[in-house]
Amino acid sequence: MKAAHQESTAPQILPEALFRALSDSTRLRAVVLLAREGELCVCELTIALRVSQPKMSRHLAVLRETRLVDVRRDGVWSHYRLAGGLPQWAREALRTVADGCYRQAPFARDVERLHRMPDRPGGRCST
Amino acid sequence: MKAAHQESTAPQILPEALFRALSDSTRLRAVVLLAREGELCVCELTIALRVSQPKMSRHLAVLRETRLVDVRRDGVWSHYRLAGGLPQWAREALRTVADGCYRQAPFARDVERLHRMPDRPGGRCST
DNA sequence: GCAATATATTCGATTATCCATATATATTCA
DNA sequence: TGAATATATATGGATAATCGAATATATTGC
Repeated sequence: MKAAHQESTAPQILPEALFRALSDSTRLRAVVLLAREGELCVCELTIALRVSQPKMSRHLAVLRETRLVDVRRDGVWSHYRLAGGLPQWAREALRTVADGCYRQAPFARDVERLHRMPDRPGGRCST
Repeated sequence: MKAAHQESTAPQILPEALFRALSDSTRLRAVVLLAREGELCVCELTIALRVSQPKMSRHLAVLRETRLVDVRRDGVWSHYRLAGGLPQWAREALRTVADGCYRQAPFARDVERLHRMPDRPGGRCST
């Protein structure tokens, strides 16, 4: 009997799709930041990465389509996190890269900007 | 004092360059095959991946430029292997992906074709 | 010295990707 | 109900990447 989220039968990400999705700087930074910070909304990612909102949204769409991230919608708010159903090799590869690179540019600055952000929705949604 | 191969000061691969290099199917398959098989020459990779020689050569050039692979030249023969000086996060990420995916298409078939190849130069160069 | 072999490179055409800008959609609040 | 807010989508243009075919280069063997 399958779990409600159907991890076992959902189309699994292929390695080529994973590498293709992360070949873009904006998407890679978003994924590394999510790996470090857990869950973030679009405006947090937009501020942290210093990109325009439509651009951020477009790249998140690619990450959704590639099944690298999951979305939790809360009214007008969309909260993103790394996908729960990733195969182990994908999860571990992302973890390895994120842990190995998050202290370096551009990732370190992304985290700085996130943590300096006033009025982070994250603070609100954990209420 | 630096080691002769200058691992500590050679320009290190960046995550974006790694993902970009492996976003192409041919290059990804080549790297996974090298991760499994150690060292291969151009014609072994060409046969295993069923791509034309100029195409294989062009993609290997990209992998060399990205410093993902090293070349050992022996007369007219060029033997490729995964780069020795990769940062740990890159080495581990590649290992994780290769170990996690080598049994699946298209990687499994690439290994089969390699192992079925008659007159493998590899047999000769280990002499 | 030339043919054979292995490999690398070039080039024009094609395909893919990214972008800024504009706009659409959904939700919430006064 | 309309304004404000958060987010998603469309589009044409620009840029980047890939490809097959052709060709170049280097080495080896006869």
